[in-house]
Amino acid sequence: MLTNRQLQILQVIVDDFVMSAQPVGSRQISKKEGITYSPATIRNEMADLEDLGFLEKTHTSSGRVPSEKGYRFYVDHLLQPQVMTADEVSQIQSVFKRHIVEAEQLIKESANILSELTTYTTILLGPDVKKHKVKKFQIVPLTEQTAVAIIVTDNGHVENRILDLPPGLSPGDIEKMVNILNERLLGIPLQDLHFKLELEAFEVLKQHVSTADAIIQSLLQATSEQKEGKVYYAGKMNMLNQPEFHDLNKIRMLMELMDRDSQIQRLFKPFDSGIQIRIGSENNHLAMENCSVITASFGNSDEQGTIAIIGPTRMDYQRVVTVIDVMRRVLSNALSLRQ
Amino acid sequence: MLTNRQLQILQVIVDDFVMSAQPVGSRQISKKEGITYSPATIRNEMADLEDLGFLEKTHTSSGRVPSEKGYRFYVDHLLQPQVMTADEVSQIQSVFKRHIVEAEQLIKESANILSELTTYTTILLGPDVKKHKVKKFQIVPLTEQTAVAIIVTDNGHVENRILDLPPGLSPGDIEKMVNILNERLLGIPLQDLHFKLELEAFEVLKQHVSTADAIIQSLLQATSEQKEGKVYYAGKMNMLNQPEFHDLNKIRMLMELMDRDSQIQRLFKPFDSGIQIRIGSENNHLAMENCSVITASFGNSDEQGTIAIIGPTRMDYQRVVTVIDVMRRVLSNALSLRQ
DNA sequence: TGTTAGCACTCATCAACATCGAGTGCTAAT
DNA sequence: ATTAGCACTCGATGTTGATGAGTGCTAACA
Repeated sequence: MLTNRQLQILQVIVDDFVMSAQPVGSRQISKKEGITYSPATIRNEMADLEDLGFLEKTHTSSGRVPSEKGYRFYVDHLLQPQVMTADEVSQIQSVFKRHIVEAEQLIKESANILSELTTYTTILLGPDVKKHKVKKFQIVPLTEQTAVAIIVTDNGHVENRILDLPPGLSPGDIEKMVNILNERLLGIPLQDLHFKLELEAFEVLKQHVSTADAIIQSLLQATSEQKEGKVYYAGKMNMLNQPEFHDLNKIRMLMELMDRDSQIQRLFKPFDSGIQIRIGSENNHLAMENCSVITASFGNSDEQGTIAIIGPTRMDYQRVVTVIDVMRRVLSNALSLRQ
Repeated sequence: MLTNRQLQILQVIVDDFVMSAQPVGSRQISKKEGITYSPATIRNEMADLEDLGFLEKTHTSSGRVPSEKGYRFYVDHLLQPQVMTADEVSQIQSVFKRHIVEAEQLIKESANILSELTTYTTILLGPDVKKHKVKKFQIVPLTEQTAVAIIVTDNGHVENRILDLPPGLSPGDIEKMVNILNERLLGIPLQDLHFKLELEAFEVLKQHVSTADAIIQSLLQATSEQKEGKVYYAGKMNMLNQPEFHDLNKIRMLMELMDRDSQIQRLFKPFDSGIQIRIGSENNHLAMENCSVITASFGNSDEQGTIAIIGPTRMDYQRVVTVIDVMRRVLSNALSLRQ
């Protein structure tokens, strides 16, 4: 168990290092407000904290730097809720005042604000499309051979795909088909669409429309790719401003990771809906060795998205946690009002 | 006017520097195949070429490097059409064999292939949406207060926007409205939609639907933002591999430029439909001082997009011109087949 | 017994300096 | 007109020494 003094010193070291990115020395600490001990005392405590694994030295005679364990402890026990300035709160709210109806636009803007407010990189995973339910199905013929299939979901999301039309399909056939499908598919979540189509609608259609076979094949193919929720980035380049990323190789690895959307989903989805912090190696990814990720969910049980903020392990955890929490509330609120 | 020998030397210098990124010395040149003169002779010629402004030195006793004027001359007079390997051609064609129907998907994949093939950054400006014509207009009510307006264009593109519904609008009213609008708007290019809606449909609608006023306002607002064609990037991070961009500041400027989509349109739209090369300062942009951009158009007069490849001024012009030309043809072809 | 002053020691950083070699320009010989 | 030869330039690399921020340890102190 750590003594009060050790706690205090650990806190000061993390706070100082987060700001300065420089190893923190005993003299520096002794000059901080609230510190009444001499540098020598602090040195002794620091040696103990290092033995316990909370601190590290970059070389024998350097100041101390928090270790991953140090950050973890700080995050778990020393984080103090911060208060946001009125300015910042109003900056966040400004997006939502402009009465934006498009969820997509809303989320994009939120990501931008988060990255501005934190100076880190923001990733916003949009609500999972798969849970939305079919509201309306439509086929619009374009040419003799092609048509667009459109699915509108209950939250106003529109999916569309171009289809090949089998030869000899009359407009009447299409209309009949659309009617049948609308009847059958209303309220079906997108994730079950493929299954439902295959199992049920197929049979019914064959009874009514002669050439249904080919077009159903097209539809099945179109619905087979399960789309994940969209991924929005903001402030990717903020990483470049962090001194720990002056190394091109690290940058490259990170950017390559982010360019692979598919991995992102897995990597940044939180375990539960609270605010979660993963520090350095806890991310289980080489490119993120020196990164921490703070995630939180927003939305309701129906429609849930994820906010993730990525920064160096030397990240201003307090601030990010505060900001992300405000944003999560505001976003959830805005999204449910739209319903 | 340059002598043959000067031409040959300039060519060798550009070719060598493009590969190695190192200043080229006289001894190095003399060892090249086809060079029969001694280093001393070459040194004399190089001094002349430098006086003429085609070459530069990085310091008094360094080898030579092509100047912007040197690249310009090379591009204008020394570029020799290259032949692509069968492998590369088939790599390009592989995308189109997979019978992709979505124009968007097609363009994305093309961008990826281009950046892989060239190791530079590719920007693809999608065909301008504004010219597409309305094929079908639809309103799908979501809740009491909101609905989605959907416009399908003749090329299968789907635009959608969420609308506020005025209170007391009956389903019948909506249907009436949709019918009228479909009649009136069919074949109208998106760019004229706002105007047409304002001028004509407005009047007609008021006669038939009592509460048209509010909803038309919503529609007008939705159509007022003229969307530019979409911008696709690929291989953004390829820039990091170029030695001239080991400087973080340059990277940052470039990335910030690319993040501002709006500027991109202006910056990379070609003057005419041929292949165009802009070298360094010819781009008129600080962030692109050390970059060259090669652009080409694809598509037909109806539906025209732009391919742009960005690399360092020390770019393999021959190769890029060849690759971009093949891709432009193949893409144009594929897009017109889909019609 | 916990705290602190004092001191020897370590090590990154930086400037000064020497060395090396690739490359040049010029001159004189071919 | 070409080229061999040579002095010269300058970036890159390595060495050395001084500086200073920081440590650990010991001994004195409250």
